[in-house]
Amino acid sequence: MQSKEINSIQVIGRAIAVLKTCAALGPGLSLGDIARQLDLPRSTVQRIVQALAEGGFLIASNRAKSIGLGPDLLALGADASGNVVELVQPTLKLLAEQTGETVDLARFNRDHMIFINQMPGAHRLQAVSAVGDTFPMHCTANGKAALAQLDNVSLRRALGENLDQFTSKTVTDYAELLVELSTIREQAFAIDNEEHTLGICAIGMAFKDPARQVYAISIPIPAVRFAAMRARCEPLLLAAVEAIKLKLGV
Amino acid sequence: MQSKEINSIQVIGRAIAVLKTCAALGPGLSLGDIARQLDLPRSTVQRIVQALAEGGFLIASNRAKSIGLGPDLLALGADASGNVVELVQPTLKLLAEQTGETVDLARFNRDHMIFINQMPGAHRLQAVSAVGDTFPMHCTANGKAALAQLDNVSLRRALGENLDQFTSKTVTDYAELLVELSTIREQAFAIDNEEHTLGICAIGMAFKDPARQVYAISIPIPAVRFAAMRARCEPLLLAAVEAIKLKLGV
DNA sequence: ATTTTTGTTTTGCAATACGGTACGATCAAG
DNA sequence: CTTGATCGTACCGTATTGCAAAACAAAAAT
Repeated sequence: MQSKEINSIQVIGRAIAVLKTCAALGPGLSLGDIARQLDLPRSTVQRIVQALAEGGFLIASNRAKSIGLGPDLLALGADASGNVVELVQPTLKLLAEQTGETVDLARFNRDHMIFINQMPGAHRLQAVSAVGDTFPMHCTANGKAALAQLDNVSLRRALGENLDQFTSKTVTDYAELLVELSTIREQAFAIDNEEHTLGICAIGMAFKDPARQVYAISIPIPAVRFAAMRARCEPLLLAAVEAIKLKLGV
Repeated sequence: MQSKEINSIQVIGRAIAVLKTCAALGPGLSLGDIARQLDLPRSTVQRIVQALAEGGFLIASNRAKSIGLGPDLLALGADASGNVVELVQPTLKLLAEQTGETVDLARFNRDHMIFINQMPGAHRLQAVSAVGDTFPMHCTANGKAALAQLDNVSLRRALGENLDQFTSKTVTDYAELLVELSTIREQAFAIDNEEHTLGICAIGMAFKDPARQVYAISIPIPAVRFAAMRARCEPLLLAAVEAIKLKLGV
């Protein structure tokens, strides 16, 4: 996880390691857990945890083994992230107008995509998804675009044990999917060819915010007119994502 | 901002102060800025900043005066927050079914509310709002409920110079609004009595997530049946918010 | 051209963080 | 109930480690 322990200030390097450990192993761990993980004496960890807790970066309930990230730490990140929806909104709207199709915005979350915004297009025939709905990674344009952005550890966790079959066209072979992901990385676009729902195709692109959260935009298109629409949508989608990256400062 | 400088580990206390300062004053500040703000020698701040930068908690571009929060720090908070939409979703749906009305979820952001989710009710006559839309604070149920949760500094910033008039019933007097906020704090509910849109009333409640971000649920109801619905909605809304707080662990 | 900033490095000093050791509480297994 | 492991907390002598003044070049601001 942490590459090199070399840090100009020892305590701070250790404190950061403690925080990252708490984030990685989730809340509810003990001094011993952290000490073991970082290979540090317990008493040392104790002092650091106490100091971090005084600053609000950790919460250490004195009578349990539940150490977790503190509100002050979480509050720092919340300002910067979270307003992605708002920043992306106008671009999304423009894209929906340009293409005439519905445009979806989703965020990657551990092992699935969650829809966080949607701009209905001119032909509003399908309402296959709504805000708050979650979708699988391996058979959606959103999901595959996001997968292509992940490191190997996150990727493995996101895909899980095996790939469920949704339609006859769903890719359920691990190796085959990995090949597809590498082509997605090359050409930036991810395609869903009726892999999640028969009759519905989609084209998707992903991007990261400053907090390294992965988001994806997708344009679902009925299969009957997908071939015609794809060429027209790709450059528009590409331009939209570039505009978003500019706004996010990444 | 920081209450007491007493910290069991000096450097960590100072490091946390540096981070909080960076968050408060926004990105793009210099060593001198931070040193002045915290009343520390510049060289001391320099070492701390460097150490934090090595850990990815700050970004310090060597040839500018732009020090800002680093991606690793932002990433920590992102996991914990952000999934509020997902956690709240089922409760929102239940509430929409119970009341038969549309239910909205919004997040407070500096000086406005942004809609992040919506569950349509049984009578789907109005579509006054969509996900991503933003609304003012002082004349919506959502907004007023959120205002009641803020400290004085944030409150002042959220309300700005003066209160725009949206309808004939909009409260534009600062003092009058403050009185209303204190009653909202007592009875937990915020009411919008056609203050934003004539013909539309609403009832709202707010809550905070672990990162202290403020969210609000509101139920907009046509004015003609508001009197009848209000008594029925209040306990359901109250129960919903209690359930949400439980899920969020606050 | 001058003056105030910017970020960076060095260095001697002692303050400061370190970690072995120890103590009550709590919980699980025997 | 006893045992043993682990929990969080506290003490305290040692020297490691962080501290801040001073000096640095470079870039803005005057």
